[in-house]
Amino acid sequence: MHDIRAIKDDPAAFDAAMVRRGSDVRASNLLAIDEKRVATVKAMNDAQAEQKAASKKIGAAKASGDEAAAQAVMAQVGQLKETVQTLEQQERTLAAKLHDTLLPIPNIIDTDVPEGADENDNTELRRWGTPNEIAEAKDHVDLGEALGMMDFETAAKIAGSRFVILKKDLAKLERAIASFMLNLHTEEFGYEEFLPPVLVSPEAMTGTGQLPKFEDDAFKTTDHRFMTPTAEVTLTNTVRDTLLSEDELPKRMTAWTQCFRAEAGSAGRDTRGMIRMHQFSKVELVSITTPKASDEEHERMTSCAEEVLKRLDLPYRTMLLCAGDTGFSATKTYDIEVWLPAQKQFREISSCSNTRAFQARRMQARYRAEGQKKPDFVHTLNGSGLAVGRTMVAILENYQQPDGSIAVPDVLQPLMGKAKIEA
RNA sequence: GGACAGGUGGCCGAGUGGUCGAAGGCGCUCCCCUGCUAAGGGAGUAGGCGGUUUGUAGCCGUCUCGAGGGUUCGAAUCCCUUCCUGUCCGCCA
Repeated sequence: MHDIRAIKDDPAAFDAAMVRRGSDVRASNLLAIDEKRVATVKAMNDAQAEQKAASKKIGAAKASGDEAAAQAVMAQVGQLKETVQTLEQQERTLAAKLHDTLLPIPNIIDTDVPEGADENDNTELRRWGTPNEIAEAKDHVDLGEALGMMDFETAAKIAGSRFVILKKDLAKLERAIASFMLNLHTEEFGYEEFLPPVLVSPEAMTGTGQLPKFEDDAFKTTDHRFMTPTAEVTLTNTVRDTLLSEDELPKRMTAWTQCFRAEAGSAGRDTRGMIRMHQFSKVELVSITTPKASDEEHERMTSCAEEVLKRLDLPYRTMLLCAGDTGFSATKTYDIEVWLPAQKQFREISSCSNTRAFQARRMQARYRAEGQKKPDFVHTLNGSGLAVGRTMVAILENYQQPDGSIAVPDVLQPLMGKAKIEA
């Protein structure tokens, strides 16, 4: 959410930022609402002051036993009360209107983020490893089904499309991948492991920005909760409505959770295989930092995610998303894309974003800087470290053997208890 | 699901209709004292919104004691609704 005072300070900059977003929101409309609100607050405060003063007089008169004087003032105050109530009602309405108008407005993108409309305009920052050229490479669906360990048909019968059942060594591989990632992030990178709920309140979804604009992308339960599309929601909301001290920052959290996405509007895209599912698991990274530390934390987080791929020896490239491809809550996003030999292309496996104070302002997540009197909003960052399902896809396709078996990456062998997956 | 008991400042905790934004403690900040450490003394220390202001200093107004509504001239305190927490019972993995 945006700071109305920041918009007031520089409306032109806000408008320019909205143009980059392709949004038609403009400062003038917001400022008009705020102006009315401010005028109402002033009138309300004045009326309240008057009422308060009168009430004190009554109290004083009663205390001194002057019942007649008390009665006289009480008669006058009656109308004031009505005025105050009317103004209070108006103020609430206007504050709510301003809030509701600000909520669906996307974050302002960093100035160093390149212009562009979609993923075709993203910038490649770096590459690691050499994309494997595998003759007659099979894709992960053919490999998994041939092994008898990946079953889309039965999953569809039970749950519908975009679900999968993994069995035997592939089910175990999912666990092994997740364990490897969690161990790396907790033991080497200082993230604290969480095992959070996957059902959350609308308030939590609003805090991280999924609501109100993207309600259709999430599954909603009959008791008005939401299935979390990512552990970003739960981990980030742990600091909702809190006032942290500076020495508690940065807070680094990680969690392996099932993620649920309705994939509304994605009909026909990636319908084959495990790339785009209604349910998938992901190891998430979330950092809560001071404003001055968030840029550096963003780089650090991205490198933590990259390290996973390095240790799995999977070739990847890191992209800086252009303005048009940057998500609603983010100021700047790095995508990490892993090489898939069967598709002969890089596919997104992680997305690391700095939202700065955007989510913190929605959640009232603040900290008090050392020696500072006023609290300030924290900065929140989130990234995948990594998507487990897509990591499995990458392993199957990159480690496939001519006979259809899958070599197990070195770092996963202790967790799998074997060096090869075969039928 | 049923029955009780609670939700107060960064934290703990007192406060049942009038000057209470709120005792006390802890924590924190500054000062004094103590030749280190520990201890001691004094002062200060909530947030939001608005105004004033060159100003994120100060000052002024106002709101906020889980949330929302009500009673009252006046509510942390009384009433209603709701959410959450604790305990017991039921159910259950």
